[in-house]
Amino acid sequence: MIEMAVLGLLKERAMHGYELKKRLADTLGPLFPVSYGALYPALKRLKAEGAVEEVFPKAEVRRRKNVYRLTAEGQRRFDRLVESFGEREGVSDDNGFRVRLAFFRYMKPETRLGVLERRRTVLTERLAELKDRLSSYRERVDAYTLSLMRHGMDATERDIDWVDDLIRAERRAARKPRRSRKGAMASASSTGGDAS
Amino acid sequence: MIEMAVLGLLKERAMHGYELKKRLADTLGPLFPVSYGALYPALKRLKAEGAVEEVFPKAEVRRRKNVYRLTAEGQRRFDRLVESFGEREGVSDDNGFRVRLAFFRYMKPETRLGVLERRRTVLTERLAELKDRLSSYRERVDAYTLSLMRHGMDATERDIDWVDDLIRAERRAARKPRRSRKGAMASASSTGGDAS
DNA sequence: GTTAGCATGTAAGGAGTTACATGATTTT
DNA sequence: AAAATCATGTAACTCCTTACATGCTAAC
Repeated sequence: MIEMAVLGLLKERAMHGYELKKRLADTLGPLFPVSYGALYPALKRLKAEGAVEEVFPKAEVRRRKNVYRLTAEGQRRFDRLVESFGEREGVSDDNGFRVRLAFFRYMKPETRLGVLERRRTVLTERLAELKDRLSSYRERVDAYTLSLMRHGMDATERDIDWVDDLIRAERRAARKPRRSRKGAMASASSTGGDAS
Repeated sequence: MIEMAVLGLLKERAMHGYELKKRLADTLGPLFPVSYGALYPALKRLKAEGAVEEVFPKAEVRRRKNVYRLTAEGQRRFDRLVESFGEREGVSDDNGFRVRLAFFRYMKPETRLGVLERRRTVLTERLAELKDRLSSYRERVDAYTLSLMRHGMDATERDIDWVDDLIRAERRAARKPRRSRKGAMASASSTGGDAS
């Protein structure tokens, strides 16, 4: 998860660890917080595996800053990670979806649609399960659990509506490609997106 | 987390591992899934630490079922875990709150209110941060990130409303104690709740 | 008789957190 | 000169997941 986030951020431009953490906090915010104890080892790993490489700013004083840039291998790795968004349930997928959405602009339109549809499937199944349980346990559970179930259902329904909106927007964009007004929906070829 | 859930379930009655997992899936559902690889070691640990003890059903054939019962130490431990619901942010607290809510009926009214109010504080801070970020990054982020932020805000606002409802209900119940109609809001002394 | 569900566990490993340790630079 | 913030890292630990391993019992 943290690897995908790091690679995604480095698609925009080369950065050093400290900067990555701040940008991560800015984009993902209170959802998916990242600590240095996770970030630096991840960078080290990615470098050892050739997904990122260090870049030394020309003649800059460089006060002990390790700036990393995405390699071609890193680009591929990002794509692989993004695609690995499965159908299996779990709260972990909630974060996975959010992180992917934050980097949607670097994905191919088909990839985006795929992610959205798999997300929709997961949410629909979750809703069905919650509904089932609500109707079979209604009499047996206390008011608190009931409220928890109801709220969970409501929240899931709203999530589905939201995803549906995103899917509709994606389909509209696919029909009339619209030449990137303000860059908002600018589509970037997944491996070649160099938006520096 | 899993420890609190196990102890909470055992407050109702003695159970064995397999049963605990099913009941857990029934109550918490797709939120907070539990695997055997987490459950059995947890039971072992709790037993070693004296929070639960094995109970051997009288003369029953007992086809290799390890039934556990909560001890007095386990009761105390549950209370301690419940109270340890802090103000610090993080997605992890989301699960923590849900699990606690599922066992609200075993808590003292003051404990319930405390948990609800700390939850409210966390959510309010999260909302404020999301709002801040939305207003300062509105121009710089793409449509996807914007949508993510907006939906996050919406969801958080609804969560706050929900918690407010729970707080109001709690306050109402505190004013007129209402003699547990149907047992829905039955208040149990936190250490002595033996609802078997 | 064989598939499905009941029942318990372990080993290896993944993905983080917390706390510690260090030092440079900028702001007040 | 002190405080804040920039900047990097490690070690130990927590908590859980996945995959494996085993065997019993009920239903079809």
